[in-house]
Amino acid sequence: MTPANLADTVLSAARAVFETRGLDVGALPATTTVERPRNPEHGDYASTLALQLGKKVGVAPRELATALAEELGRRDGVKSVEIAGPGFLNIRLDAAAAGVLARDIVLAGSAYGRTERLAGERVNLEFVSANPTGPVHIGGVRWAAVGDALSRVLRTAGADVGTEYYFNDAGSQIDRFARSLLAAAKGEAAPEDGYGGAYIAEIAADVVKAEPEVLSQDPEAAQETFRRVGVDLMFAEIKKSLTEFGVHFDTYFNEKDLHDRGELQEALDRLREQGHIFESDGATWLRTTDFGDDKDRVLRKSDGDWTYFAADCAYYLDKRKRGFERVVIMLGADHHGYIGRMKAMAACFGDDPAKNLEILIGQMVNLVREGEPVRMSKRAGTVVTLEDFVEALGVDATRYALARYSSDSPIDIDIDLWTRASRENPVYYVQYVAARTASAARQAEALGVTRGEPGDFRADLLDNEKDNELLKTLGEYPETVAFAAEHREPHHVARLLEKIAGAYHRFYDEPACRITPKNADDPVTDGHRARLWLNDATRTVIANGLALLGVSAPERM
RNA sequence: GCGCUCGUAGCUCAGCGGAUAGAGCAACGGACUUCUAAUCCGUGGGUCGCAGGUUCGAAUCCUGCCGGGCGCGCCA
Repeated sequence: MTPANLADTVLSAARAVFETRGLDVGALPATTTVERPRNPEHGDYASTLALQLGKKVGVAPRELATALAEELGRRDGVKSVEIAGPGFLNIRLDAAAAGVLARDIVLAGSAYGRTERLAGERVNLEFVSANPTGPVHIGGVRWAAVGDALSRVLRTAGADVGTEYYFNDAGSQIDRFARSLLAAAKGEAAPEDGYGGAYIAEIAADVVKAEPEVLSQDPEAAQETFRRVGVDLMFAEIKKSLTEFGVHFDTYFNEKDLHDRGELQEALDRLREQGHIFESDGATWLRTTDFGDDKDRVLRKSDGDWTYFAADCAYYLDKRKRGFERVVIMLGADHHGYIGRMKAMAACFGDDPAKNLEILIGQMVNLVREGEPVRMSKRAGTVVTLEDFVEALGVDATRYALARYSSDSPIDIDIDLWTRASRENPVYYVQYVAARTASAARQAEALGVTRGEPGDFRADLLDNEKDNELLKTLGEYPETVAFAAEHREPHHVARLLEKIAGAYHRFYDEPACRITPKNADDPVTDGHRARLWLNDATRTVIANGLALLGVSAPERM
């Protein structure tokens, strides 16, 4: 019995109680959940349904709880129901009912954890979105890890997700990049407002290699060559490092396309139809203050040029036209000032800014060595890059370290901690469970312990406290993934994996919970076989969870 | 000044409407002829920044204040 099954059972028991007592069945919620009490004395699961409904239907919560407890206690798999406090229902399950979860998980395999919670939702997830003027740096790295994990979490919860990387290879930043390349190729110092760092010289040299005649072109043509070829090389490098990091995007969207297709004008027209456009000082403005922004925003400057914000509007409209009703944009903390205007812009289009546009803000990340933030990159000069991260920690530890914290928290990633092979390092702690379950399974195979047919599985033998704790923790997985998806917070998945890891290690250390006989000549029992199911179920959940985070689940360590 | 965000154990952080607030680290003490000790067990440690409010119930939601970070261009 999964927590979701139990919750359904609680709800159906409540319906039965309501019917026999003539209470308003309409007051019942469509779904309910059970939670795991902190205090083990409070049973395996607790329901607060009586508490929530008592007032609604005019029955004392305690009285309602009593009737509910009696009805629920008659259901299959429910061992006991106690009433506590103002009307909590503390539920205990039969060992057999709890234990079948191990088999269910193994049989579900990689599908365990999937739900329909977000079924039918089309979500566009935009993250990283760095312009091709340099390597992906520290803020982008956080979003690469968190955004990619979130996309997988959303899909697992049933959403239809498109991931997207937005870039611009035409603006003034790119001109600075091109001038910097040209200067580097000529052996001159970087321009005043240009880009520094060794990578500029590397890219410049690569451009010269690809276009040997470039330096004999006139300066304007040369700069254009450096721009065109340099952007290609830089972007290829960004994609390569993201690919090595395990991150790929469904769509790489170039701002230029918005201009070429006239989408900025289209967005302006649309906003004008909605009545939020005005002209002032020769410029064209969007009256975002109608929807809570601090000030109105210019879309088209008095010199006729479009603003960056105008492109943002067009891009948003483009995503909406592609059928995404949830546009999610992940930005660094330094961009949080955009939230107001972006939300207002969505409202100006006639959308619901609370539903159609979500802006997630990621706080700062520091890579720390010996207590001091690492500030400089070998290649990029002033910033720490994705390569620096991977070089220092490896892909698994980098992804896990970044995905295990709430994006709201500024974090310091300590190189020494995250490369340590011990309990202190969460990624090793979790990965060790993957290795340990695999090792235990190999050992079982060598000693002739097999799970046997699903029908022969003896769930009732998983009656040790450690079995029960591990089962309950594994049972939390689908709800945790769904919760993480709804809240756009993949770190909950990592935290649950750590909890599962703890429960597994304690199970493993319990002499009563052995998967194989202690001595080679001892007989193999149904208990060993039942625990092999539980061992394999754990491996399944750990592997599924790590896959959501883009981290490997090694068979051996 | 306005806005966003954070404030939970000595440190790094979970918990975000449920019961006596948790984990790791750090301190101290235990368990290896191992189904991998890369593990486990135990002990101590807290006015959940402060003050009100909503609620049967608040670390969690609302308001105000205090403190830290960040942002407030016809830049991109």
